[in-house]
Amino acid sequence: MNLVQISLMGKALSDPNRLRIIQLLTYGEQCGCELLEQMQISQSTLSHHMKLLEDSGLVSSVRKGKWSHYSLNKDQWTVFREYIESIRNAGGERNGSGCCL
Amino acid sequence: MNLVQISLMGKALSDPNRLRIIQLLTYGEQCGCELLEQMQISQSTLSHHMKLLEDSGLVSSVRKGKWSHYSLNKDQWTVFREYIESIRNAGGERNGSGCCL
DNA sequence: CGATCACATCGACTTTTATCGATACGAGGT
DNA sequence: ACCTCGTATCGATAAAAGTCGATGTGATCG
Repeated sequence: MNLVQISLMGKALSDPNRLRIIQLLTYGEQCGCELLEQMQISQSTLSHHMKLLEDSGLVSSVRKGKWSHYSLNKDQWTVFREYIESIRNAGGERNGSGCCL
Repeated sequence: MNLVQISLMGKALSDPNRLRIIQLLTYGEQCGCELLEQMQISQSTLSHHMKLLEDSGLVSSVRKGKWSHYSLNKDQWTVFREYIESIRNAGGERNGSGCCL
């Protein structure tokens, strides 16, 4: 798996405002204006966050008329979960490596 | 679950160098000097990254004599996986929300 | 067509991050 | 006691990120 792609997903989750947006999207698809109402940030800031979220692939959008509708991209969340799972399963827990003799 | 804690884990995964370190740790516990040999960064930079990784809880360390031994903290990876899973299971996929009438 | 609405982009500013070399610290070995 | 080695911290710098208001763009509606 491409580390840069993973790092984009990590970046998407590295800001509390974006985590809040993600949480709002768990209630279902929403347009920007709805998200904006529920956040204490300016419209341009929201737009900037949405772009980062889309770059990560974790959120996708469709334009319907003058509204952009955002939703979670389940496939990408699966990719991310599998990465986490692969690391988690790799052991790595304390095993007394004989380093630095 | 605390969003700030999640954001720290996201931040930990938001840099390719840190992802590389994590990958190295999947082979088992390693000390700083071993990690350093395998990375193209200075010792002070490595120390900085290790601090961020520890802050996230995803990596823990023990001091053994003059060496710091780093390893993945499986429990915290489980916490993170559960967060990812909870988002992923929340639906959110395109469902034609009747926004903005 | 002209006004309005939703959204993106621009320019500016501040804060945070990544990085380095130099220095400090602490444990071990001689 | 001194020197060395592994690591942490400091100070500096450059790049990136978060934020805003203002402006641009495209679609919709009078």
